[in-house]
Amino acid sequence: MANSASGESIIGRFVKIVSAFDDRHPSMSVAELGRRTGLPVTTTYRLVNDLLLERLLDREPGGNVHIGTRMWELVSRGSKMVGLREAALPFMEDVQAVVQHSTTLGILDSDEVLYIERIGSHSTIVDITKIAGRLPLHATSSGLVLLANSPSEYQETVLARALTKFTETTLTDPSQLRRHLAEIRQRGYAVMPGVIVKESSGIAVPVFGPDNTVVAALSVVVPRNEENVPARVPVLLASARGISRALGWRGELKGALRQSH
Amino acid sequence: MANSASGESIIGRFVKIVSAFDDRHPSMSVAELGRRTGLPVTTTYRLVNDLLLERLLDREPGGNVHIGTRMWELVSRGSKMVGLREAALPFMEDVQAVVQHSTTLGILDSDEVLYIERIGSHSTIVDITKIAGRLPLHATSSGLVLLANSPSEYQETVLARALTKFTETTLTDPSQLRRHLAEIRQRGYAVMPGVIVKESSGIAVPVFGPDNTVVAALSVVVPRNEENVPARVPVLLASARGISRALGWRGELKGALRQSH
DNA sequence: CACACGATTGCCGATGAACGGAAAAGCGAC
DNA sequence: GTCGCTTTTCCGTTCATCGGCAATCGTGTG
Repeated sequence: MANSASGESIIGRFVKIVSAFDDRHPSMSVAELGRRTGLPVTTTYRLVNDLLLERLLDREPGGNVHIGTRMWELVSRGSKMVGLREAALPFMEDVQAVVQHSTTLGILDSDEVLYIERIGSHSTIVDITKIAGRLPLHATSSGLVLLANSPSEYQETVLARALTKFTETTLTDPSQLRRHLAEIRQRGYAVMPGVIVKESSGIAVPVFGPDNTVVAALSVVVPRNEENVPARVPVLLASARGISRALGWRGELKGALRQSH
Repeated sequence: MANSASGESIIGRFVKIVSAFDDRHPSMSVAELGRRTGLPVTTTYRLVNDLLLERLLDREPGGNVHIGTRMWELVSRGSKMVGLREAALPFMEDVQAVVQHSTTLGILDSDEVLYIERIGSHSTIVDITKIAGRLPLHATSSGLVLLANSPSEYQETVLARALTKFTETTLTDPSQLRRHLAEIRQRGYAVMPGVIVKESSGIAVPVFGPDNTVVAALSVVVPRNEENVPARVPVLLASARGISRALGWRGELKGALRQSH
């Protein structure tokens, strides 16, 4: 804890400040930042000043501040996300070119799907995924693929929670989901019709890392009324293999049970 | 300044820690982190612990730490870079498809070009640009475009510095550069043969923001021996207009002097 | 022009989180 | 076992952090 009466460390406040910015609030006055974070006025100004000095925040002509270029740079330079994204992008473009709908790459983080990259969709389809956005595991094709390839104990902790039902096709019953996860694991892909938005279907496949573990899920969102949805699967599988290989994966070694059936 | 004997604020140390990670050192032990940052051992461990608690750093099985997923998420969600990147990506893909060499998007930051995005180049060309990487203004086509569209006082401060000569074609003479900048501003694009790497030429054009200022430079790197380099320019110009429009630019309003000649 | 309202900066005493040395506990490797 | 390394625990000192209060700046309003 920090010197603060409220008992927070500076790091905690730093997180609060950075969290105050999102795509709907990319910049704001320091006063508003204080309001959004709930920090005392003076404290906010002092801290913002420090951050400006280090260029973790940038001040724009109007006086508003936003996440600093330096901050983006440092994080991007050091983060492993960028490597993953760069490896995946060319293959995602291939998928995009063939499927013509939005293509996403997501990872499992804090019991949710975190979308690392997303391309496409000048299309009319409803797609609520955003880069650096999150969605629940049980209600997305990506999430189910990631969950299906997790340790079963972890699966149980997730299934034990209250699972929100977005549409009628959203599975929320643990035993149903358990069966479905097994199926996904066997088949090697997930197809979910309208589990979060009625009008669209998600298809997702796993992406493997060097140690043959699943590190991400590659997925597309297509209109639900399309009949031959499963026809999309091979493209995804092929591209996912490409990404996996770019990440250092060397084909299924021991312990790869998938093609067994 | 902080409680430290060395007289640094926590924010400063935070920056040191994050800066210690890059593409060559994406993860390391806490001890090595302490060594790289020059911070006292105990301090490093304490601070790293705080950062782990907030998930700004992640600990991996081996014990090594790396930039946390949460950190990437927060910064990406709030940063304006992502919006710029997303607006530009589809057009960059178009360029990429036509030109077949690596395409980059760079902005002006701290007297250097900071590359926001880069695609392409399974090709053989030497291209040293990296995402979140930096190169000097005077030695890149992107940099010269950005500089040419900056206030002349700023140009002078940059020209006043020692300009490193990477190859024989790198311009380092202030007066020569000044002439060249004027030309770039007039023509609306920059073509630089082998200014930083002998074998390749860079071509760059400006990208405009809503207020008709230059916010970024779109560029490609092609083999130098290619004869019809200027033939690449129109594609770039067209794509740059596309990006500009996606950013809210509404065509050249008052004060647009470029087509005058 | 005076006024109100909000954002921003300056001041300052009290407090406790941050600091970092030292030493001990793990952990391999030879 | 013993060396070399990383990591953790302990603890007294201290100064940066904290945040209330008030002054100042900036902008729009009656």
